[in-house]
Amino acid sequence: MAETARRPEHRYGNRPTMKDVAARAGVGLKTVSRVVNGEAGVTPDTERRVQEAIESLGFRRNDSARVLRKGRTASVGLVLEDLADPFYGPLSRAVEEVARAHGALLINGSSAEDPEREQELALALCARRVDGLIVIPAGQDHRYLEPEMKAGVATVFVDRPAGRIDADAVLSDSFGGSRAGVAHLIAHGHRRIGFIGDQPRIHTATERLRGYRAAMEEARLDVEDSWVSLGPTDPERVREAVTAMLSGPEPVTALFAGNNRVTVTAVRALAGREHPVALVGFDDIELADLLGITVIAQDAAALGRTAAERLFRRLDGVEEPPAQVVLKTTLIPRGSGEIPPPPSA
Amino acid sequence: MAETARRPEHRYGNRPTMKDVAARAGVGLKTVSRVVNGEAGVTPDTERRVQEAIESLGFRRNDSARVLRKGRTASVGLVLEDLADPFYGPLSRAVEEVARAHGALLINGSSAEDPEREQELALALCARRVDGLIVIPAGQDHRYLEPEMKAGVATVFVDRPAGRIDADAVLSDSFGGSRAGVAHLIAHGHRRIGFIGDQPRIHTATERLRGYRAAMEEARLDVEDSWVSLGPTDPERVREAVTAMLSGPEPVTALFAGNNRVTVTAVRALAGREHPVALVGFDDIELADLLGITVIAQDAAALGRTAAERLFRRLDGVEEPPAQVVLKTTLIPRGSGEIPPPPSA
DNA sequence: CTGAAAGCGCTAACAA
DNA sequence: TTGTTAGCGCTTTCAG
Repeated sequence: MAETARRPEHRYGNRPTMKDVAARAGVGLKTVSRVVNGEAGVTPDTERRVQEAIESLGFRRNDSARVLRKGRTASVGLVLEDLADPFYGPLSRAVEEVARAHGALLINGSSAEDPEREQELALALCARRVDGLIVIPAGQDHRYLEPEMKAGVATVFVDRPAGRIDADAVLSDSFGGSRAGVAHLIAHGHRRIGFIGDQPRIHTATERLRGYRAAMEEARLDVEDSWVSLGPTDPERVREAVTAMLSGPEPVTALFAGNNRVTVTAVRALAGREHPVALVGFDDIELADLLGITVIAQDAAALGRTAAERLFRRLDGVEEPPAQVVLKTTLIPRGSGEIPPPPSA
Repeated sequence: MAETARRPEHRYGNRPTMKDVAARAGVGLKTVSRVVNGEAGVTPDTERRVQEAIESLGFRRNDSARVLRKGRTASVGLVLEDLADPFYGPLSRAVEEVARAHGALLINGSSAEDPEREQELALALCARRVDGLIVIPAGQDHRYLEPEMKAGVATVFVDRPAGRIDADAVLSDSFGGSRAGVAHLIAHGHRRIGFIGDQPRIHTATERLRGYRAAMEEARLDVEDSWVSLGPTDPERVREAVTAMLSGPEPVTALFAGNNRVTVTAVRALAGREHPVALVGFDDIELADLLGITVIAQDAAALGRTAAERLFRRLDGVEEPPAQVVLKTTLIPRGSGEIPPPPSA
């Protein structure tokens, strides 16, 4: 039986190794390594022989082995909430671009807003020895990452801060953005404004609610309990919240939507109504311009880029205390936020 | 100097290994391995001692080493065009879910519609020894993957077929979908219909154009050269194409948009016009329902899921000849496609 | 039930 | 310029 055929089945579908190439080219193992990695110190003639052997054998360097030896994987992990959410696509892409510029690959996974799954994913990535980790937290306690960070896994949190540990974070100004949005509605004459947001355990949800309350308070407006609804962002729940706030003797005249999922459903829910209801949403949405939806825009790509750049700066050995970077948001008036309250109100 | 401190710097930020755990627990290396992997044959007492050592040292198994030994990486690669495109988000997420169900992680990268970058990425993933590869081709020649596939990297193409090699592919019915869309416009009275699509080297672009031509021919309608425009899908180019087709003595009365990027720009370009122009777009878009945009919907998530399932079936050792799976598309009438031509036409 | 030894494919260090 | 040796941290094999 031939040498090659005797190899154990588990060997990556029996791919040739540097040893095989060396044998074929009649050179030493290290010479093959030199050629493969473009190191100096190989005669053109030797190099050619090695190259031929590589071609004919279909050799490709096994990076698993390389990684084991070098101690760096040239890959970063990204744990986000849902790759299918239009907010995370551009963010993810931006991280990828930065990673690529640094010669690293991106491994990413969705937590589906489940803290356990977030942890499972993040730790799996650590076990793979990613050089760095970018996390959009689903959970509120990240002490589980402390040993990993101490052991050298650079970690940056995005969109939401880490819970119970001190770590880098890149955030949008949820509080300020939402305060500005609500102030905008107030400036257009509204007094009864509803807030529909994500689950209260999500940092951005409570921050945006805080912004809402701040704007109301600054205008000396009381907030009734029935005007605030936090919870999952599935269409049913949001639709019910909208309906509830618009019913009764004293309905709200305007709505502030806490994120893109809420905005989309709110727009649909409001579409069929007799009297127009003012709306401002957090996050920009594709085609919102055509629908005239006023939004507080945040730059998802900038969020990802900033976080990734910070990560690679850490990987390059820059030592600074952990810091939070907060990116500004922009109010984009497009019509829905400028609808005045009905005269009767 | 202590043992630990003497370790070379490159060792993953000096993380403890099984050897360290073994020393600490006063057991053999293999016993640690058994505990870590939940293998049978360890006394509860020994197990407890090992667990304690693991905790106190903050040990986490190094999967790089494991992979090297086992020959399987439990990861799959996904090469797509642009993670930021709303079409690829759900596709990517679907692949991820299937991978997760099989205990695998997802490494993904964007080719930015550049064939060289596609190849570079795909081969980098092969070097990492991903168990399988899912590729949304940017290029038209995938012979470069042949050695990898022969060497055992299961590969499935999605959205577009592989070029010049025989391989599995999961596609949407671009031809049929676009033929149905154009036939729909014809049924609503249009005779002069424009087609704006992606670059001609992209398979789906030409297939959709073919569907357009087929529908026109079936209705015995001639197609003027100026009614067809293929090219990059950036807003400027598309906007110019729209303007051109709607100018002159005999403008088109309806447009068929070849993909979601084109549709979005076309809708914007048509928004300001005096006379409404009929429009059908390939791909559904968020909020298209509210804007009344008639589309040929394809199921991006199903595309990803189907491809990933096929991939894992191959990884499980199922041997079948490569096949193409074509998923049906759905015409969703919402108004824009049902606008009749102006009486003058 | 437990552990020692070999080796996965590569790179670093050192010889020749 | 080239080759040899010794690991990287783990799993496999096989012997206690």
